[in-house]
Amino acid sequence: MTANSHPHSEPGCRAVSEVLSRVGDKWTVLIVKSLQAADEDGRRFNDLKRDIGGISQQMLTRTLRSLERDGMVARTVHPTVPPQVEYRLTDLGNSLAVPVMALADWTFENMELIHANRSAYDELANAA
Amino acid sequence: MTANSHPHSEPGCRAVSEVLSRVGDKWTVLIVKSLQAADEDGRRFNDLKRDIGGISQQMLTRTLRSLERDGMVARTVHPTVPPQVEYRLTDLGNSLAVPVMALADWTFENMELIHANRSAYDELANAA
DNA sequence: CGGCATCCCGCCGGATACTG
DNA sequence: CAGTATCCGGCGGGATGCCG
Repeated sequence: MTANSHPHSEPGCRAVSEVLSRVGDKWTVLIVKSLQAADEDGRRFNDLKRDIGGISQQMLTRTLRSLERDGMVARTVHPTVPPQVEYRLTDLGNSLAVPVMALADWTFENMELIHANRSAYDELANAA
Repeated sequence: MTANSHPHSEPGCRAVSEVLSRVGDKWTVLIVKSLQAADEDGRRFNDLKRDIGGISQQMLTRTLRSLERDGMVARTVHPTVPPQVEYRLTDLGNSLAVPVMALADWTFENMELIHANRSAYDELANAA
């Protein structure tokens, strides 16, 4: 940790917030999870698209590019006809998956409670 | 866990993604961290605003409302003149803070690497 | 097959002004 | 002090079409 100050400093928290935005992006978790399941083999573009379901080509491309830029995902092009492109998680991507999945587990465990809280809150709002 | 299927199922992952969007929101982490520092005492609206810095009243209000709706934050109004409103994390909010801070630590540890990756990526893009 | 370019709409989020 | 209301620019993200 050679960066300035500690993880809970003001600027540090900003940076955390920024990366969390990437992780918290609508599609990132789904993509990371799909790539994690594929493991070493990697996964091709349209396989990824099918596996995730409901994502547009554009958003899949955009999100993969962002992840690639951050070094989370490796992109390998096989110059065949038709072209083949494989995506797989890098070591960095795999290490990210650990805390992300921990958060995912927390979410899953508390999901019902959260939804119940929302319902209760909305009901009170409607009563007024 | 009485919800359908396991944490890594398709619909489960969707739900996770949804809640991660709340957590990954631009301001949520900063707010949660500030409230966590205040602990039992809670924190008042403008104190929160000052402590975070750079957030507009509107977004502070909006984000606090969302967190309150999800049951992460408790809002207490003291009917004095001028009015006082205290915000503090609920048990749910505090339990969320655990995996979130783990993710924050990961981010902090890998921040330099990520930025280096971005620079390298952008440089290659410019070369073309 | 695996993209990139374009159009378009909705909401995120900032700035400002007003209220109890 | 702690909001709500309004305006508005920007971008997230879907649909479609074209290309190597």
